[in-house]
Order: sequence, then C-alpha cells, then structure tokens
Amino acid sequence: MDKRVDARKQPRQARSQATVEAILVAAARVLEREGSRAFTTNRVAEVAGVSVGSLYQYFPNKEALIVALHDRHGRAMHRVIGDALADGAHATLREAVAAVVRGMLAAHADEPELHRVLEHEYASFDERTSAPDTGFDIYREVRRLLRRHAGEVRVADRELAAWAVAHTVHALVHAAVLEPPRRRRRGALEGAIVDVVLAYLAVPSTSR
Amino acid sequence: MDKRVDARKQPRQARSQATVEAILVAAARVLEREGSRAFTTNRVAEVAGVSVGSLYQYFPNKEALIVALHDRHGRAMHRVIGDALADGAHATLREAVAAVVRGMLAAHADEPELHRVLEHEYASFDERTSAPDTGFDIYREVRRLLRRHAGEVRVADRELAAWAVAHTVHALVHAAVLEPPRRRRRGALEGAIVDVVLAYLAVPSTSR
Amino acid sequence: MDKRVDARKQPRQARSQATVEAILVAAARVLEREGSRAFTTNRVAEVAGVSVGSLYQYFPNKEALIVALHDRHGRAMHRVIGDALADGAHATLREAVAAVVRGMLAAHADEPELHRVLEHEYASFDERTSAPDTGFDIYREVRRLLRRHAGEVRVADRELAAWAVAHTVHALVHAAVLEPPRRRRRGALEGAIVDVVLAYLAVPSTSR
Amino acid sequence: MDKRVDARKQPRQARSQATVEAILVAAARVLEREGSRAFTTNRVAEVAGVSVGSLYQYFPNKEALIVALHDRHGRAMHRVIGDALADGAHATLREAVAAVVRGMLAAHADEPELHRVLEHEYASFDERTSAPDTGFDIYREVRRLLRRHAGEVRVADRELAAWAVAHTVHALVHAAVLEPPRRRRRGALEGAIVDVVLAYLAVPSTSR
DNA sequence: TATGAATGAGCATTCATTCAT
DNA sequence: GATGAATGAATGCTCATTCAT
Repeated sequence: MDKRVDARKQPRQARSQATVEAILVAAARVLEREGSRAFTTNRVAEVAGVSVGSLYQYFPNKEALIVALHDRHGRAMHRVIGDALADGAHATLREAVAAVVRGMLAAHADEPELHRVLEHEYASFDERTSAPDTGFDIYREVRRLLRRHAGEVRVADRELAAWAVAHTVHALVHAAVLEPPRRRRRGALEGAIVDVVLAYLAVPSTSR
Repeated sequence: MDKRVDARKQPRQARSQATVEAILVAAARVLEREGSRAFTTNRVAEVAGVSVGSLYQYFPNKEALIVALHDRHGRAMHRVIGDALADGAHATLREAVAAVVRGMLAAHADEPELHRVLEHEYASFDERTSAPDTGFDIYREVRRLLRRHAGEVRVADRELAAWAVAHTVHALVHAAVLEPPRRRRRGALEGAIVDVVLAYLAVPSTSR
Repeated sequence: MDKRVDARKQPRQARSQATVEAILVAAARVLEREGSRAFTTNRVAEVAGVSVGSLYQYFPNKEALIVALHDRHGRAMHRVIGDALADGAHATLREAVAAVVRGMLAAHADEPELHRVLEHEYASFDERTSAPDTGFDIYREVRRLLRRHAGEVRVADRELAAWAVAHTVHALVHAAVLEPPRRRRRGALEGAIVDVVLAYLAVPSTSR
Repeated sequence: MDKRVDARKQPRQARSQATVEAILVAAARVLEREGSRAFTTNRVAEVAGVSVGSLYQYFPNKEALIVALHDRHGRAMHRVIGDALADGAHATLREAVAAVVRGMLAAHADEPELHRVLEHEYASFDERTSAPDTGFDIYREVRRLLRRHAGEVRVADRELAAWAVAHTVHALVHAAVLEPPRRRRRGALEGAIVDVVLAYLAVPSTSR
C-alpha cells in the first residue's frame, strides 16, 4: 500500500494558496537554517504561522513536504536548462553549458544547505513511498543539449556522456556552494565546471 | 560542549574485539538493507546478536557508529589511492587515475546504499558534534597525484583542478553504483569517469 | 547551559488548565503513595489520566514537575505565615508562632511523605538546573516576625535566631507528621514546637 | 519477600576487609562529591579500584551500600553521645549538650552533602526492604541525657521533650554544615544550637 | 476551515546485576 | 576470589498524526 505524498488537495481560493506557499517557504527555511533534525511538522507550522492542523489540510504527511520542495526545485532547474536551450539562445556548446551552470549556481546559492538535505531526505524514502516523478528528466535535457550541439560533441556513447555530464554538473554545483575551495570566486568555479564538461565532450573518448 | 563520538573504550580481549566488529558489521548491514529510518541502536544490537548495553559499552552514542563507519570507509579510500600512487605503480596519469577509479568502484560496489546514507548522516551532525577528522584528506591525495604527473597536467590552477577532480570522481563513482545508466557494464563507467578526469586535466583551461 | 524547569507553555483554555492540574495532582499522589522510585513521567501521566505527550506539553522535563510542586508548597507556606502576621491578627509572639505552627502542621498533615520526598528531590538537582527561586524566603518571613514582636525577643543576634527558628520549625513540623512520638496528639506536638521556639526567643542568649 | 541489605559475607581475611573498606570509602566519596545521580555500583567500584564483581561479593545490592554507610554514621553518632555522657564527663546539662553538639558538628563537617543524601536514600527504601535497625536509638540516648540531668530539666513531658530535642539538634547540625547563615563561625552556630535546646529544657513548659 | 490539545508508539540511553573466564 | 564483558528491563523524552472544538 503506497503512501500518498502528493498534495492532499488543490487549493483553489487565494487564501489557501497563500497558506500552502507559507508552509513551503517555512519548510525550506527550517531545513536550511535549522537542519533536518529540527524539521518537524510542528516546527514548520509554527514558522509558517499556521497550526499543524492546517499543514495536514494540505499535505497528507511530512514526506509530502519534501516531495513538494523537491518538485519545486526540479521545476526550477528545468526552467534554467530550458532557457539555456531556447532557440537561438546560445550559439556554441560552451555558451549553452555556461548558461546552464550559471543558472544552476544562482539557483543553489541562496539555500545551499536546503538542497543537500532535500536530496537525502528524498532519496531515503521508503520503497513503499511512490515518489511521483516530477516530470523533470535531467537525462532528457542533457541529451537534448548534446543532440543540438552534436557537431561539437566528440564522445562516442552519447547516452553515457549524458549520464556523466548530468552527475558531474550536479555534484560540482553543489560542491561549489557547499564546499568551495578557498579564495576562488564563483566565476572561477563556474569556469572550472564548464571546463570539465567541455573538455570531456570535445575530446574523442578512449576506444574501449 | 561537544558530543563525544570517539570509541568509548578500547576492546582489549579478543571477545570484545569480536563484539565491536559484529556491531560495526551490523550497523553497515542495517544502513544498507533497511535504511536510515531503521537504523536504531536497538536494531543494530539485535542484528549484531548482542545487547544494546554492549553496544553502548563501546560506542558512546548512535552517532559514534556513523563516525566509526565513516572513518573506516575513509581509511579504505585512503588505501586505494595510496596504492595507486605507490612508487612506480603507474607510468602515466591515465593509468594512475584508472587505478584509483577502479579501486573506488570496487570499494563501493558491495554496499552502495551504505555509502550514500553514511555521507548524509555524517554531514547532518549537529555543530556540537565534534566529528574527528579521519586524517583522510582527499584534496591532499589528489594534489599529490597531480604534482607527480605534472607533465601531463595542463590546467593552470592546480588547486582548483584538485577540487573539481575530487568532487567529480566521488560523485561519478557513487552514481555508478547507485544510478548507473542502463545496460552499461562497470568497465564502461570506469572508462567514462577516467575520460572526464583526463580530458579535463590534459586540456589547457580556458583563460578566464 | 542551564536546564529549563519552568512551565513550557501557559495553558489558556479551560481544558488545558484541567490537564495541568490533573498532572500536578497525580505527581503529588505518586510521590506520596508510591515513592520517588515510582515517580516516572509515564506513571504520573497514567495516574493523571493523560498521555505522556500531554505531560511534556506543559512540563519540559521531569524536574519541572518537582519544581512546580515545590513552588506550590512554598506559596502555601508563604500564605500561612502571611496570615499569621497579618495586622492585628495576633497580639503576642506566642500567639503568632502558634498560628504559624498550626498552619504548617495542617499543610503537611495530608501528604507528609510528599514533602519529605519533594525536599530531597529538589535539593538533589544538578547544579546545571536553574531552579527558580519561588519568591518564598522563609528567612525574611521569620525576620519580619521577630522584628514585629521585638519587645518579646531577647536573643542578641536576631539574624542568627531567624536561622535557628526557621530550621527548627521546619524540622519539627516534618517530624510531627512523619515520625511523631507515640501517643501524642497533634495539639501536644504543636505545643512542644511553640515551646521550643518561644523559650529560645524569650531567654537572653548565652554570651559568646 | 524482603530484600537483603545486610553485608553479604563477613570478610575474614585482611585483604577482604581492605576491599570492603575501600568500597565504603568510595561510596561515601561518590555520594559526597558526585551526587546521588552518579552513585552507581559501577562508579563506586571504579573509584574503589575494584571490579563491580568484587563489590557484589560483599554487598548483595546497591541498597546494602547505603545501609552500611548509614549504619557507620549511626555508630559514630552513638559514640559521640556516649562520650558526652560518660560518667563525670560533664557536670552540667549545658556542658553535656554542648559536647554532643560539638561532636556532631565535627562529625558532619567533612562530608556534609553525604549525610543529607544518605538520609534520603535510606528513607526512600521500599517498604519491602527491611533496613535493619542499627541499634542506634537516639531517643534512648537523649532520654538518658535528660534523666541524668533531671535536676536541670523543667519540661513536664520528658518523652516529648526527647523527641523535640533529638529532631531539633539533628536538623540544626545539618543546617549548620549545609546552609549556615552568612558570616557566622561554627562556634556561634554551636552556641545557638545549645541555646535552643537549653532554653527549652530549662523553662517550664506551657500548660496545655 | 482553522486550531492546537492530545495521543502513544518508538527511540536513545542507563545501570543494577550476572556469570564465564 | 577477582574480573569486567554482557545483559535487558526500564526510563525520559520526541514527534507524526488525529480530532474535538
């Protein structure tokens, strides 16, 4: 029996939407500033300025909060990448990748802790919980990116490359905001991330 | 006031050492197979076949188990890298990196879930917990690697490169055992990881 | 870092106040009838007919129960003494002391065991516990008493006398309800206590 | 079924006696310096420099430690009073009482905390525990004192007076070492205690 | 709808006591 | 006798969730 994690009901009135919004903002705030230990439904409700009961009116359980936040973040990333791939937005692969990296860094800069915690909480759900796919398939996005700039991509196995690039960018963006090397500006980190990706994509892969 | 997480007492008798070992094995097993939610001291003791009391005889609290496991893993990784860098072990940078990647993949293959969970639990400790540094500084290792093969390294900022490489390898190794792309063998993933690293290190970085 | 022992939240609704009251009554009952060993938060909640959770809603920890009970008792004693010292209440020192002793005996008669246990538990708090002063300073009360009836008091060191009287009355009242001598009625004990105090205060103290 | 609290076995060899002694000294030390919370059999054994097993060789359970310490203290008090009442030791009642008070103060001065804690622990034993009477009956002692100096005693009910005196002295001696008034020397406290007792005994009691 | 008091299963941790060595 | 590793029942406390008002 799967546990429901989708929002309990769609808020239709403006007031309800405001409540849902307040709860999600509070959830993110608690996760970011107080850590996952403090992330209790009562605390979130308190920070949101509503009662626990109201929280449960819109979210069937605690996990639903995580799912909602995760989903939001996924959509934001989707937008970032979509913008970078918009028709005619960027002439070269490097420019496109740079745009994506810049967008992701910006999206993670404000609440770095949040995204690390979110990721783990989301991953540690019971198998029984059917975390609905948010419709954001990063693979697809990266594949689109590689296809669109196929001329500049030398790697033989494009699917494998998409896997490597997706995980590399994700990890380096997180590292950039959570454990940046001493004394480097964000621009330098952005450059390094782009370099890693570009060097890989531009050079013919080892015969194997 | 820091929370102690170091081992409570050094087991001297053979019996005690066996107990400590059983507890750590059980802790890893629970984390791997039952997830962090099931990771309770009572459950760990049960799986280890000892009483909770015995667990607390050697570990001052639950976090100490995480620290011990994390520490063990850190030492193992240290060994893997150390071996790959041993004098005359590998002639080229590619061979050295491949050896490291192969060793890390092997070390993560058996209990992939464990390492993901471990990482998060370790990271989510309170500030108050003084997690002792395990003495394993991956930066230093990577820097050593780059220095030793300086001739093959083109990147201008070697420190920044060490940061990028360390995080990239770490992330891709984890991804390889946790979310591998469909139908690729481990050898192919190893190759891709090495390619990402090598391409980056071998190509002159963007002026920036 | 002090341990908080003050009430966690002020009960506002009538229902909450009833709960708090039930918990305190249960706490006193358990202490009195089952002893300090049985004084567990679960037991108190059970006797109060509420869940442990409710107990913790109003008392941050077990010690807070002791503090609350101690505080209550202190206020009651304060009232007893205050009444005995009210303007024009008693013409002579003997009458005033007798009124105080009578009031204290009455206040301790119902739950003698409770007050003994309470006293020890309260005294045995960790240094770290910041037991708030209940505002009941018996010294001050006794000093007031002696000052008001200064004409009948012969002791040279009035401060010292206050110390002696306070501790004597306290001890004898407790002894009267906990370990009374065989076959004496309460009136006789009251008389003896008053005699001890009066004789001391009325007779010029030894030169020393 | 009563719980045994008497010493488990009489140590006959010198070594055993030394062990028992070490354990009791350690018990007193822990109670005095670390409080009743820290008073665990393991801690006592550790401080005594023996193993828990050895502790249980001589004391059937934790309570037996309390009983033994209580017993020791009782015997010491008995000796103090006995000395003060020895034939021809003191000519007047005041001198005898002063000797008793001085002896008791001295006996409590070193480990004041110990005696407070001891008293409560001893009192809070389960009914089921048959704490053996140590043979020290303070009433008898005080009655002997009053009888011997009958000429100076004016109180009508000598039994009642013994009760009052015994409890008063006990309480004031404890208060003198635990909560002495500011700036008074021990001599002054001793004087005050003697004054309280003497004034009471010397003055004809109220008709009642 | 909103509230927040109430619930109680569950978890980390302690400690008196035993017993194999 | 002595040791100290092992035991496990018991305790203080938390927090997701419910439901009467």
